[in-house]
Amino acid sequence: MSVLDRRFAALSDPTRRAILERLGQGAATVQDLRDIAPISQPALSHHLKVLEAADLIETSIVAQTRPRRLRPAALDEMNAWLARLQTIMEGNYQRLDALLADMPDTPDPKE
Amino acid sequence: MSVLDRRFAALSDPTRRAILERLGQGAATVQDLRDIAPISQPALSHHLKVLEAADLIETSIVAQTRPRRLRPAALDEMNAWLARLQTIMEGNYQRLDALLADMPDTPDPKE
DNA sequence: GATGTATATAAAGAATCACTTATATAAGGA
DNA sequence: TCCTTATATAAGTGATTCTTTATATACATC
Repeated sequence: MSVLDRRFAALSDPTRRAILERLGQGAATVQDLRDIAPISQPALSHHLKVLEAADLIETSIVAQTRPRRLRPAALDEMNAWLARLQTIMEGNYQRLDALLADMPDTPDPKE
Repeated sequence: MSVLDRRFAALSDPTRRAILERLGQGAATVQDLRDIAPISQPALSHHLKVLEAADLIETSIVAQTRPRRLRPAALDEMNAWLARLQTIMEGNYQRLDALLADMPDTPDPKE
């Protein structure tokens, strides 16, 4: 599973997205994040592990706490992927519509 | 599971991303997509179903074929969410309240 | 109508996921 | 040292995902 796979998968969970938004306001410990969703502490720790495996957050150690913070650079790769797809798409969409309308057989604009 | 959940989940699979990239070049049928990955036809149809459930593609009917094409608006919405997250990550969360009004799709514990 | 083509659906199994409770580790303070 | 706090890990479970093969449906052509 690639990092890109893990990032998209990590973002597909609303609790994890909520965690990221909370971290946008500053580093937070597991205790700080307790009320973000009605789940147990181990479940929360698991979500943090998933986010870290996706390189979306990083962990520091302060006494017995483990403050997490965002890794802003992490989104660049995803943005790049979406932006590329969108660029390709915008150049083709209107044309595709017309093309599809009277296409009797195999598409494949090619040109 | 929200549409946003389904979109991120759909994008977490490399086969499905490859399908989207192929569709970026034009509408394509299941047959056209056969060689995108070494999987069976039903598996391919399943991936298309996932992409459609995520509102990332749409299907038309031409004889017994089902040409699929991208739904550009879906990508706009994804980009908007990522842009918001990136804004948060970069510490510029003055705009957060306004942006939240536009995209109320994050906190949704469970399911 | 019979046949071939395109696609969907069903059924089944392995792998992964998202939880839970219980317990372990690690640090701080009395 | 003993107790508390913070977090991680283990073990178990039910739900979901991804795949396969087999079959069904829809259409076109002959």
